Amino acid sequence: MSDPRSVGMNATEGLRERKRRLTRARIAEVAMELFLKRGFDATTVDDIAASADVSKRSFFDYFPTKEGVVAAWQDDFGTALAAAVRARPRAEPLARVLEEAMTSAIVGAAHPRAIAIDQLICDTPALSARDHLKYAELEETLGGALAERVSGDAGQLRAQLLAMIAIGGFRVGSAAWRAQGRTGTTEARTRNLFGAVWAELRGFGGPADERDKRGERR
Amino acid sequence: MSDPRSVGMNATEGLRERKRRLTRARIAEVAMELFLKRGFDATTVDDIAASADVSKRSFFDYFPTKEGVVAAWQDDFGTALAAAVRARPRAEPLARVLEEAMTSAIVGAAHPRAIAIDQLICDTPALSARDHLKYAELEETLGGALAERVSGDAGQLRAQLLAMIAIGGFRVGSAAWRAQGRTGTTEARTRNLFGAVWAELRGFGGPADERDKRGERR
DNA sequence: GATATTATTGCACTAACTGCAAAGTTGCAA
DNA sequence: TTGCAACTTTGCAGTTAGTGCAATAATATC
Repeated sequence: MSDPRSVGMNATEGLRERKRRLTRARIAEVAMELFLKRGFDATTVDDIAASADVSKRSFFDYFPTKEGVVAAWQDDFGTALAAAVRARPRAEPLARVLEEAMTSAIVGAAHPRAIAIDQLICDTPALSARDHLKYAELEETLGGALAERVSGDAGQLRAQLLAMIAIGGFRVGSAAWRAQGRTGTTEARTRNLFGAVWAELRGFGGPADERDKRGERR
Repeated sequence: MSDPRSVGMNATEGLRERKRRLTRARIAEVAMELFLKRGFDATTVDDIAASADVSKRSFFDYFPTKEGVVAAWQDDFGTALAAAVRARPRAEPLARVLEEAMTSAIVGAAHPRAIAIDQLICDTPALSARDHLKYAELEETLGGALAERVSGDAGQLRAQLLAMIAIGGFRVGSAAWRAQGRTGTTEARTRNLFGAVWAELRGFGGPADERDKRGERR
């Protein structure tokens, strides 16, 4: 489902909607082909429009920007993640909820072109910038889902911090994985990462205790 | 120092360098005035160039993009932060290094227009996007400085995770402060909120013990 | 004061993106 | 079927950010 080419159809869908969906999918498909073949910057919107048999003006009716086409390939991850959070038992500790939801969402989101797209984004400054926005949106979505499980101002802050840590951890972990040549399974890598993150957070408690014992400030 | 208008001068600086610095400062100054008065999008590079008495072409000799002018007002924060990290004793625990370095860098970076600029960034999608890039760069800078203090692959990951947590905490804390109407002076509020964020982060270390006791995993 | 270096500018160009109005499609009801 | 309303697609003209280049002006150096 995290694929703009998915041309889902239901009974109540008229010709109009179907055509629109197909056109959008076609544009996304040919755009990605061109991006991967020639590079993002070397591909103009005119090229894409011509290849997809629509006018340049129509391209902008389907996607807000050229970067938007790439973003569309990652679009459903956020909603999948939020859904995974909402599917966890109500009483579960937040940290556990996070780890399980992230793992299942990440595993579920894997699709064949993911690595090529990831590489494209890394190779293209404009897309890297866009990608950071995407992470921020993801963080907000996740924070919202976590916030439903807590109450009060402190709870809200907690939810947002946890979302920040989870998404940031995912990002840092992805970078490390990339740097290592993208080895290992997605799931193992995710579990591993969370282990490191939780350990690190526990480290924040450590020094504070030591300071207390030594009579230092705070 | 975190101000493109700062026209620092030294003995070995010729007329050329001085003029260049002044021109850059002038552009940054009038650009910010226009942005704050009319908004970022409603201000064209032509407007800025005309107001600063340079050609549009020269504008792009001083700043890479229109957003770049705004970024210049935050430019020194990263280097100040890295310097603050390097100034801490070698043996100090990383979490402590972070807390001290972040606090001193944030307090040191406060300048009069900071709030207006922050507001401008929030109000302008293009600048928000740029801002996220800025955070990512900051994270990298900080991660690099922390990495000098550790060794091995695990250490590198630790450094990056800590940088992510610190910068992310700063970002989330800033957002919370903003949401509360930015009450109090920048300095007092910064110390205060940062305290809250660190406390919350330390709190995430606590539940690990509870889980152990209750026989939950990890 | 001659010459090398660097700064500034104008000009022409590309490419993303927008608004608008005209022309083509589809949906629906009589 | 026909006719009308709603929506889609398109072309066109325009704005703006950003770049490359070559001419010109200002500064540094000897």
